Amino acid sequence: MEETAQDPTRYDHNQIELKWHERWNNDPNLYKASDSTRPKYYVLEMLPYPSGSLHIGHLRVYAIGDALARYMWMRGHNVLHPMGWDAFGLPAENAAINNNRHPREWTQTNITQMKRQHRRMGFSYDWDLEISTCEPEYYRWNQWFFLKMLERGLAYRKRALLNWCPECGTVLANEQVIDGCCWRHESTPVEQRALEQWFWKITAYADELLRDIDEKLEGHWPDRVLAMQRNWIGRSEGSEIDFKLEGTGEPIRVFTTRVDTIYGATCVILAPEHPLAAQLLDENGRARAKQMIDGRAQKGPGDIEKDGHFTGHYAVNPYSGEKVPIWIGNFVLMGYGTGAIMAVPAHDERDFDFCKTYGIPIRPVIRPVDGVLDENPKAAFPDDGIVERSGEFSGLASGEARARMNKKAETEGFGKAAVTYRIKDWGISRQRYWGTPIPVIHCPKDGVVPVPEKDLPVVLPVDVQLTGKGRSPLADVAAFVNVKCPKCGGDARRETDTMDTFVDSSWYFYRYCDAHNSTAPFDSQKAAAWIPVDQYIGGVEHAILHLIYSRFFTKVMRDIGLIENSEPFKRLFTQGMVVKDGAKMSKSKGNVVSLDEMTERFGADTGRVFELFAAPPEKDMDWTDTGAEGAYRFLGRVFRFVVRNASRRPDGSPEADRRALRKLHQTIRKVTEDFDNRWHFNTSIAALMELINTLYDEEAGLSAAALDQILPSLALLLGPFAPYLAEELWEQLGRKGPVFRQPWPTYDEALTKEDAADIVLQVNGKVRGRLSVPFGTSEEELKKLALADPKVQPSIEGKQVVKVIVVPDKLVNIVVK
RNA sequence: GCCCGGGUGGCGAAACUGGCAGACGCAAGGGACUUAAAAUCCCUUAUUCCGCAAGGAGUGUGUGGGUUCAAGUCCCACCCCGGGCACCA
Repeated sequence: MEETAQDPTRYDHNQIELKWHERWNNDPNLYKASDSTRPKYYVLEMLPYPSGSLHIGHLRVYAIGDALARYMWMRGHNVLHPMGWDAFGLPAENAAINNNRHPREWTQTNITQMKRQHRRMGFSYDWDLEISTCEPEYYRWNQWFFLKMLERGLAYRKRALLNWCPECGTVLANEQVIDGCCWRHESTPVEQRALEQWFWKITAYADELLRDIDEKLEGHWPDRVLAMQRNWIGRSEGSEIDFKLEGTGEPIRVFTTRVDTIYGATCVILAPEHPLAAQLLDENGRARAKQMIDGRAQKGPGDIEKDGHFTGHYAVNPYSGEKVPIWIGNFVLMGYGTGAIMAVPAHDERDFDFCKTYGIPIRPVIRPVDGVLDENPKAAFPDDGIVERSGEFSGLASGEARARMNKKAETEGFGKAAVTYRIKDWGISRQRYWGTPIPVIHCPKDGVVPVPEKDLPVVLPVDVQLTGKGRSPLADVAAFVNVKCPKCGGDARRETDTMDTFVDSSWYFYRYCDAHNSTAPFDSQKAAAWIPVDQYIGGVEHAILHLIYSRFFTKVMRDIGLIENSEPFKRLFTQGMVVKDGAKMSKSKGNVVSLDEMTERFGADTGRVFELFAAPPEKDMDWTDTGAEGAYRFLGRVFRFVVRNASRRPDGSPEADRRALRKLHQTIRKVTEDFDNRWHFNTSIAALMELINTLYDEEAGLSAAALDQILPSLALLLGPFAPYLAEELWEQLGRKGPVFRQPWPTYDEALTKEDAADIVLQVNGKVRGRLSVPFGTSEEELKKLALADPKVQPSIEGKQVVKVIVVPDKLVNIVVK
C-alpha cells in the first residue's frame, strides 16, 4: 500500500483504537464499581477456560456483556463487570504430556495471551478483580468448601460403578457423559469402573432445585434451560411397594408410578446389579447377569434388545396375594428407583415387550373411562382409566385408586407413597493432577481425617511425573502423599484425587465481590451488596452442568450462613453460536478466524458491531468477511459525518432539522427499548444505520443547533457497541470522557411524531391507495375521504358497501359485495 | 417416542399488541468522481403479467384447512430443519 497524506476524514481504526487502548490501560480504576450511591448491577459472562487464544467465535458473548455493562453505567448504575480464568483442567495436563510443558506454565502463557486480546477488544472489565482458579489463593477455598460439606454430611465416600473416560484417564460425573461418551471426547465411549470416590449430596437439594425453577427462575431464564434442568432432576411421584420373596418372606421393594395397575403385575424384574439377584441366581444366572451389565456398558448409539432371565424364584403381591415369578432384566436400572420393578405388561409398553418375548401372561386391569376392558390387548394401554379386577379397588378411577392403595400400603406397613429423582449425587473425584487436591488424609487408625482448616491450602506439588495413565499422578509424589495423621500423629497417606473442575466455577462469581480476601472465600456483606448476579451470559452447553452445580453451591452456602440468597443468577441469557461456512467455529473444522487478524483488518469496534448486527443474540450467527466490511463501512460513515460537521456552524433549514431530529429521537427510543426489553441489538444497530442514512440525506440542510444535538447523541448511542469510535468522536466534539460515564441520551416523544398520518386504504383487505391526513382525524372524516378517493373509486363502483372499518391514524378497509 | 426452538427475497434478517410483508445489511446491477483502480457518494433490486412509457393488475411468509373486515402473526391438522431427553418404571 502506498503512503498517503494524513486525511483527517479517513476512518483509521488502528490509529483510533490503539490511541484509546493506551489511555484506558493506563487508568486502572476506569471500570471500578466504586460508587455505591448508585443502584448496583452485576453483569457477568461465563468464566472462560484459557485454551490458547481467542477467535471471533469467542467474541460474541463478551460483545453482548460489554454492551450491557456500558449501557447500565450510562443508565446510572454502579456496574460490577469482572473477568477471570477457569484455569484448572485437562487440556493443560495433556499439553504437558504431549509437549513436555508444565501445566502451570502452559496455562499462564494462555492467560497472558487471552488477557491481551480481551484488553485489545476494549471490554470494560475491572481487572483488579481478576481471578485464576489454579492459584492456591483461590483453590484453598474449594478445599474449605469441601470441609464444610464434610461437616454437614454433604460429602461422602463410596465405592461405586462410575463412568470412566479412557481418553481423559479419569472418572466423569453423570452430567459429563453425553450419549454414552465423554463430554470432551465425543467419540470415546465411557466405561464402567468400580472405584472408591468422593460424592457431594446434590440429591439432598433436588426438591428445592426443582421448586426454585418454578418459583424463582421461570420467566428470567430461557425456557429450554429450565426444561433441561427439570428433566435432569427428573422428579417422579409414585409408590414403593414390598413384594415378599416366597419362602423367606424377605421384602423386595419396587418403585412404580402406577400402583393402580398392581393387580395386573405378572412378574417382578430386578436390575442385573441388584444385590438380591446375586443371591437368587445360580452360577449360570450370574453369568447371564454379568453379560447384561457388560452389554449395557458398551451400548452404542442404537437401542439394545430387551434381555431377561428367570431366577427360579417367586414373589408375593401384597395386594392380591398372588405369586409371580422373579426375573432379572437388562432394561431395569439399578441407579433409578429401587432397582426393581413390577411388570404390568397390559399397561406399560416396555413390560409388554418384555413379557411378550418371554411368554409371561398379560392381564388387563384398566379400562378407558368410556370404554370396556380389552381382553386381548395388541399393545399396552398406558393411560389412566377405571380400575377393574382389582379386589376392593375395582371401579375406582386410576388417581383415586393410587391414593387409596398408597394409604393401605402405609397402614399395613408394606409400602408408601414415594418420590424418586433421576438426578444422582455429584461424583467430584478425578484421578488427575491439574486440579484442586481433596483435603483429607487416610489414616490406618482413624480412617478418613479432614485436613485441619489451619493447614489449608493443601498445595499442589510442582514436580510431578505426568503420564495420563489411570491413576492420580499425585500418588507417586512421596513428599505429597506421606503425612502424619492430624488426629493421632501416626503415619498416614494423603488423598491423591483432585476435584472436578466444575467445583471451581460453582462459586467464582462470589469471589469477584471480594477477590483478595485471604481469610475467607469472601466477606458476606461484600457479597450481599452484589449477589445475585443481575445478568449472567453464556453458552447453552452449560445448561445442566455448571448451572445446576452453581445453584446447588449457592443453596449450600446459604445453609452454611455465608449468604442469604437462594439462587445465584437472577437472569440468564444464552447466546447463539458463531458459525462460519455452515459449521461451528473450531480448530478441527479449520474455519477459525483469529481475533488478532480480524482486529488488525477491521478493528475491535467493527468486530463487535458485526457480531451484534448479523442476528439477534440468542440465535446462531454467520460470520462473513463481506458482512464485517458492511459494519466497517457503517462506522466509517459515522466517523466521517461527525468529523465533517464537528466545527461547521451552518444556518440550515427548519425542514431538514425537523426530519433529522425526528429520526434521532426515534432512534434513541428504539435503542433504549431494545436494551430494556429484549436485547435485539441487531435492530438497534439497524436503527443507527437508518439514522446515519437520514443524516447523509439531510446533511446539507442541517443547522448548527441541530448538529449540536445530533453529533454528541450519536457518539453516546454508539458507546455500548463501538466504544473506541464513540470515545474518539466524543473527544473530537470537544467533550470530556469517558463516554460510558455520561448519561444515556433521552428522547422527546413529541419529536418522534411524524408530520402526518399515513392512512392505508383497502377494499376487501387489498391495498388500493393511501392518504396523508393530520393525526387525530376523526373516523367519520376518514371514512368520507376513503370512499371519495379516486384510487378507491374504481374498486367500489357499482358494488354495495357492506361495512367500513376505520383504524384511526392507520387504515380504512371498505368491505364491498 | 417425549420436551423446547425454528421454517419469510439470491443470502443474513425485520415486521414488538392481528392492520402497507421484506426495515437494515450483504451480494448483484447501474451511475458520479478518477488517466485508471481502490476508497467514497448516489440510484435500482420479492416475483409474474400488461404497457413504449408514466403507471397498472395479480401472486407471495413450509403445506392443507379454519377464525376475522383484515393473518407471517390467532386456532386445528400435517411436513421439514436444529437442539435437548430417551428403556427413568
